[in-house]
Amino acid sequence: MMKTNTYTIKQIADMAGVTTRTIRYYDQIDLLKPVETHSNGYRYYDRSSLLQLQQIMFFRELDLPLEDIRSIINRPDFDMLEALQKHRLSLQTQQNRLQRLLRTLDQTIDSLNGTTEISEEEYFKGFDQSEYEEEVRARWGNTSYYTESQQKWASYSPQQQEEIKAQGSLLITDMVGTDSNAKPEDANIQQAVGAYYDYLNRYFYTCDLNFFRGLADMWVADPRFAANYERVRPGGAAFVREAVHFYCDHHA
Amino acid sequence: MMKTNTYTIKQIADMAGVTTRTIRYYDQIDLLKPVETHSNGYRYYDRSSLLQLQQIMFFRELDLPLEDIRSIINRPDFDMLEALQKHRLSLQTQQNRLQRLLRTLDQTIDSLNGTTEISEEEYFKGFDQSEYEEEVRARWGNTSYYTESQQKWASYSPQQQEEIKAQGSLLITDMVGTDSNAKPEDANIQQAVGAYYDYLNRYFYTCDLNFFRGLADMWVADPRFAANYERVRPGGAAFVREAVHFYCDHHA
DNA sequence: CTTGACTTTGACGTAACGTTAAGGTGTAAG
DNA sequence: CTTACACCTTAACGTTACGTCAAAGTCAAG
Repeated sequence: MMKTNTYTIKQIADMAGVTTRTIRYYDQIDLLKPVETHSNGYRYYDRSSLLQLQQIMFFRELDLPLEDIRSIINRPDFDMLEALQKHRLSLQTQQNRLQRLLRTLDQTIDSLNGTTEISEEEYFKGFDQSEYEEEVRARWGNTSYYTESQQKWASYSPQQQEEIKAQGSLLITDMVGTDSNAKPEDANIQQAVGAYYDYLNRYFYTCDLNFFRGLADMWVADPRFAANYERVRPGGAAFVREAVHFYCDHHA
Repeated sequence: MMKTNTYTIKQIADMAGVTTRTIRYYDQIDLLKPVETHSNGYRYYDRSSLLQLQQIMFFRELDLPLEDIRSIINRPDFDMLEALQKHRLSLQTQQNRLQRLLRTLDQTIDSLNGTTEISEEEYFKGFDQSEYEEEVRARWGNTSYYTESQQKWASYSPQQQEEIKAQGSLLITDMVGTDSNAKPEDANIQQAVGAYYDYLNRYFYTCDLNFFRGLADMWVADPRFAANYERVRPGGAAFVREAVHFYCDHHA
């Protein structure tokens, strides 16, 4: 009754390793039409349909959008080479992005584990030569601070840089304090905050109170930094943020 | 009139570098609620909202689904480390996949350029040691041929392998023929097809007519292989497919 | 009082299907 | 002949994280 070289929707779907829904969808978007539709509505396909389907699967496995695949399949004069090259670029871009995400993610996990520490100095250092340049540019590039930034950091010798970083660590510890009952507005805390603010301006980048405030937000929002403060004292990150905000509010 | 530490939706959106639509969406899915909704329906946010938003942005930049972010943000007892590690795995998987896609894509582009040639022998060789193993497994692994496959290929010396490949090339050329007026069912073509079928069975893998038919489909569906046949003669791929189909139909 | 920038809700569109739901069809067995 | 069961159909909503109108209300300045 049924011709041997004619397939039902399930048969062709199974042969290609997809679901019938996929086949119906391809029919719907005119990517793969049945060779015949019976009077009862049943779709029927043949060997050449299977071939087309396999071609589609090949390109779909490469993540080409079905729209592009339709162009490749239906229009013989279509420049397949160009389409694939463009697609290659897109995949490459995705891969670079994933690479970056994985690095950031690893740093974050390491921070949470207490394995490594990320220093703000390393993060920002002279923007243009920081290993985080892309990230910093994305996060701070639209602020005026980015372009204003002096590459002071690069002008220091490695020895000087070490000293400056050590000094920064001390100041940070001072800001967090050791007393879990202390309040962010306490005089000694505020003094430490002021000292850190001066420190940033002297040795690092020109920043104003708004930038400083944004920095403190980042120390909490970014787990890589937050972990640094949490290690000093649980709740340290939020505490420093409050302290910096208080400082900024009262030095407008 | 408006408190200075209160922000409208646009203000907070601009500060975080997103659109107001995003903020409204986060409100809708209960990810970031306004601190206050005025009687006229206006949403108002404050500094802590901005902080939360920045935290959200941090994780969103890592491609974490908003659902997961909500868990991280709202539930302090949530195991952030575990969530990030799981996410890392997912990113890693994506990256591996992209890597594979890029390789296949490069091969395809090279084939179209005529730069390199992909040989079926290399593609299938003893399955388990093929550089295409993953791909082959995905495409043919659900057939019985995959498990049936003997690792004959690996048992040959490199010299023998070269000879066998050369022989295969000749047979392929015979199948395609040189006469653009030839028909797939011509006797000499059919003889060449039969010779190739025997060749596959003798030197390579145990295959039956159905597998052979599927192979011919692949030669057309996969541009990397199709290019090989197109180089012999334009339309060569489709021609060979027809010839093999005819052969299979008449040797059932 | 008008203008223009801003706000609101509502609703559709995105990509490629997965997943019911409700009902028709084909075939083999009892 | 009926029944069971596997298969087919269309229709329609769900997915993710918003973009993009549309229609209408609100606010501050000139």
